[in-house]
Amino acid sequence: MPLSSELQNLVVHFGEMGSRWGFNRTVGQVLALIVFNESPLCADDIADALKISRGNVSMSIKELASWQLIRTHREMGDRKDYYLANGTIWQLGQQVLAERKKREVDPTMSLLRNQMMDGGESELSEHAQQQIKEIHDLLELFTHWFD
Amino acid sequence: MPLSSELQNLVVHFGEMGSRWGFNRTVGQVLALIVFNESPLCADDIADALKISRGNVSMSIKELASWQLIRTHREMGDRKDYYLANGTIWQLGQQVLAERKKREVDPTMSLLRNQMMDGGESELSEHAQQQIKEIHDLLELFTHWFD
DNA sequence: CTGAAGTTTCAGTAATTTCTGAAAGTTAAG
DNA sequence: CTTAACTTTCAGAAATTACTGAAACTTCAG
Repeated sequence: MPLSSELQNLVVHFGEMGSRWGFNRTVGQVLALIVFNESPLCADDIADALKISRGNVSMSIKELASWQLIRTHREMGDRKDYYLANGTIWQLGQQVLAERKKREVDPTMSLLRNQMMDGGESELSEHAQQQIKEIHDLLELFTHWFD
Repeated sequence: MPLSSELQNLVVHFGEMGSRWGFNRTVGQVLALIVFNESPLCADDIADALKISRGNVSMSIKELASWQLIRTHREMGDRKDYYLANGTIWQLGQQVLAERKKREVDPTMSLLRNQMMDGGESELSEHAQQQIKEIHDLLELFTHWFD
């Protein structure tokens, strides 16, 4: 079953955006497909609709699951896994932000905190130490917003 | 002149984070170098410190300039360009957010708005149309936060 | 236990992104 | 205008990332 041209459009767009949002093109497309389909889709539906290999679907599903953006639904008497969005758009958005914070902010926060602990021991210039403190405070501010 | 091991550490870390923050490894390293150096650096300083080609420095500088994260300083009687951070850490952070919003949010907003305009004409399911509206509203909320 | 229906893994390949270095371009002093 | 000092560009090479498809694995009905 080919996608309607409007859905096609959305899926392609989410694919292009995918890489900017922290995953890759295919993962973005799979997510769009799942989010815009009310009824859950199985792996073959996805491979078929996006014309990608079964293995790639499996990888993409795994990635989306690790972001907690989708979940699995099983029908009685059917061995297939069906995938659907794990919550409302609002919840998915929150999830994406939380995951990105974890990947983009937390490691740096942790490094900078360690660096600041060394304090006087540091061979860094006053200016560098000041910049470190400011970056740290800025990231901390973000962290508080998210919560 | 080799970097102190502490600075080295920071630079390498910012390089790794670079790709998660929307630029690439080298661009991240160049940014770190510039931000942590109080005095402006010339292209050769950078190529030398990071052990990368002169061409790559030029590209990276161009990229950072397009994000408005650095600016050029010229000394009288010296033909070299010297680069330094374009403002405080706070300002750089704002700049990064603004640029990312432009790249990550605006194109999608625009697509979804068009999609919503079609309204009744749409061949999309009710559910899909509802999801579109919710994503749109969520992104609009972000936009309002930034301002 | 066996086989059918499904999923996951992963080695190799394809596609994409980044980097180099040489050539072309720019600027300004003489 | 010429030359030296510097910057930018860009084609090809290198590195990285993503994808395929076949094999291995899992699950369950009979």
